[in-house]
Amino acid sequence: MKIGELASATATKVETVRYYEKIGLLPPPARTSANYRAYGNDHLARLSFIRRARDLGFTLEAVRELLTLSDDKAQSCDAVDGIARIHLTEIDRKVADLTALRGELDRIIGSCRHGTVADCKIIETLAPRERDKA
Amino acid sequence: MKIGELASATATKVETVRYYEKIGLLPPPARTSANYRAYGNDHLARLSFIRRARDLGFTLEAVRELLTLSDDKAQSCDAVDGIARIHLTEIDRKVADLTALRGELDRIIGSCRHGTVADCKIIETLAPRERDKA
DNA sequence: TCTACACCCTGTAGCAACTACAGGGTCAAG
DNA sequence: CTTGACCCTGTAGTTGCTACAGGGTGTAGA
Repeated sequence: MKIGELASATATKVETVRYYEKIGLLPPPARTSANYRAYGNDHLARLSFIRRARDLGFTLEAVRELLTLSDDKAQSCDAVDGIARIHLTEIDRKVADLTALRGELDRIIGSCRHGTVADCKIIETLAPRERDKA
Repeated sequence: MKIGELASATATKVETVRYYEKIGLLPPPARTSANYRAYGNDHLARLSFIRRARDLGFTLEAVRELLTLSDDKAQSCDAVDGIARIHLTEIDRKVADLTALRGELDRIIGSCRHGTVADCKIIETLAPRERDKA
């Protein structure tokens, strides 16, 4: 399989495949006489794994750990579970942060009276009051 | 005001203040004889504005637009409102994405039977099935 | 046989929004 | 007079790619 075929089979860009190789996530494949990368099914499986984990929002470092763990079939699954749970906690934190932000922003937008900038409640909320500076 | 004072007054790092100057968000201040940056209240106000907008999740480019708009007091507030609404939409999209992701991840974690990696449901979900590859 | 075109190669620079040095200079207190 | 906290410039690092630039390769049609 050439890099373009592997890339389209996994909905990945060619540059991204080379990038994964460069950072050691994907092992360097054999080369053809023309120095083209020649991939096998093991590469396809590994790249699919990476893509799915990335789609679930795992960082590349977490993906690297998951790949290492998945290679040791006899090991306990708890380490895998732990990584996933940490990621879940992180997502919960982000959702909470964004939701709070959304509320704040919504409140500010709701205060807009569509006048001029001089009376703009949105700008006023962002700028410190003149009286506080005096 | 020296850069360290301005920074601590706005909960900003000194390097970040210099960065904002470099990208043109904060105008270059006067310098002392020792070449130290000397800030005034206008800089404090502007940096406060930037920080509040950033805290609300606006990108630096959006902040730049908001600052430009806030300088033209006679203009309609609608452009400001528009930028804020675009940002709100973006936040809603992110929350929706993360919430979907969270559900998926939670489902996967829930399937964990705490056995060995060979039987790990989390790894199985990420890896393509062996039978699909044969 | 030529040539166009799609693909492949390496290497580097760019994105957001900072952060962290390295390697200097300045200034006030003790 | 020296210590330490501050200031300066400039560059490189972070995450996860993406986009060239400047080449080589392979194949299909005229």
